[in-house]
Amino acid sequence: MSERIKVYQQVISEIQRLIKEDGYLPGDKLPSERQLSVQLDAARSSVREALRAIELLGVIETRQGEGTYFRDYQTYHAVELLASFILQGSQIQEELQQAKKLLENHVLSVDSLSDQQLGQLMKILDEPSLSKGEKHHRFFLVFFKANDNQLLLKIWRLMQDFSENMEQKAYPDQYYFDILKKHKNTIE
Amino acid sequence: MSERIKVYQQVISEIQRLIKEDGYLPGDKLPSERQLSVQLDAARSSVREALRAIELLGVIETRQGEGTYFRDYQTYHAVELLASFILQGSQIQEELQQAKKLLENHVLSVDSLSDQQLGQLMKILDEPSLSKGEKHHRFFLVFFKANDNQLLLKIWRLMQDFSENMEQKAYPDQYYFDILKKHKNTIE
DNA sequence: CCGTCTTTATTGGTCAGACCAATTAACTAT
DNA sequence: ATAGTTAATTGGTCTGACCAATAAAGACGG
Repeated sequence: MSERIKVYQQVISEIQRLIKEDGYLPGDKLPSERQLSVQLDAARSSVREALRAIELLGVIETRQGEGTYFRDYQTYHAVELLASFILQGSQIQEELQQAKKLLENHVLSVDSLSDQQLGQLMKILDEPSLSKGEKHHRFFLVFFKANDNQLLLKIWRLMQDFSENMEQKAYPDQYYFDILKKHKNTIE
Repeated sequence: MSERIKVYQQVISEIQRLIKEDGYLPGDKLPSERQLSVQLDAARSSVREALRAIELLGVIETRQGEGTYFRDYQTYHAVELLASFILQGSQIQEELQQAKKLLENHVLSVDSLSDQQLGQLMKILDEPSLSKGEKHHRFFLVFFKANDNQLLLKIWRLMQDFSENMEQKAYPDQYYFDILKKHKNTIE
């Protein structure tokens, strides 16, 4: 009846706790698999199941002969994978777009941009080699950095990765130019 | 130099292909671990590493004695996981509060609440046994459900959980009553 | 003393097999 | 035909072994 808790799940929790309480930072090395198996009183195979799972998530990185390292965000592999399983056009996609837009609209309302940041924006829009998706990404990346909230940035990036793997309706170019114009006015 | 491809990653690809090409539908049963290990020419432990990884993503579901089943993905299991790692990496309380408030303000702008939902809100505010934190949670839960975006709800809940472990400045009672009054007016 | 080469130890990657636990399928007796 | 029992299937976990890649330690020649 009750949910059986598998060892590898527990190990994941332990590692999570370990990262949290011992204050692991991106780049730090985790204990070896053998050491973890002793430390957590689980077979190495179970530890590995846990590590492989969160490696797929992109939380850690493991290199043979070296060890396992806590990893900072970059593109999560899992996202691409998941996107292939998720049915396109489902409600998930709509919810995702809504959530993503919510964050984007939020950072757009940043007080003011520096001249340098405005320059970045213009440069991005002028770059013909960039795909629509990449333009969108880089464009808003400037705003997210201006907004200076790492958490929102990370969440947005996650959503961005997801939505890149699904078909999304692109904005017309005018959309970006309007934003840019608005912020130019704010400065003068 | 070149990226070593681990067996468990290959197995994941194989399973992915299997699901795609053989037209597996949610609920269908996958081959057993032992069968897969023969079929894909990999040790059972490697197959398990792959299965555990995509199980964590929420793509499949495994029950002891029964088997492994392809699952209808709709629970945002992976998002939850990823978010939990992101959140715990971001130690900055202020960012968390800002992000949480962003979501809350968003759902507050829902078009209209039903009479029943308004009733729920009033009941929550009138309940003296609830702590400040619980009141806040339940109060906004009504709005999140009215807004009908499972993803936002999930993210908010995660933030809620994380911020509960930190001291958060509580809102005065008037805050909630003002919201309630506003939505009452909208109805009439 | 320094840098280089060799050897050793550590660490992940993979495999094989064993045994337990839960479920399912098959069988048997009533 | 049904209920109860037994056997087979399937996942869960553990142990130990061996390979591969890297890192650490030691030996050697300059």
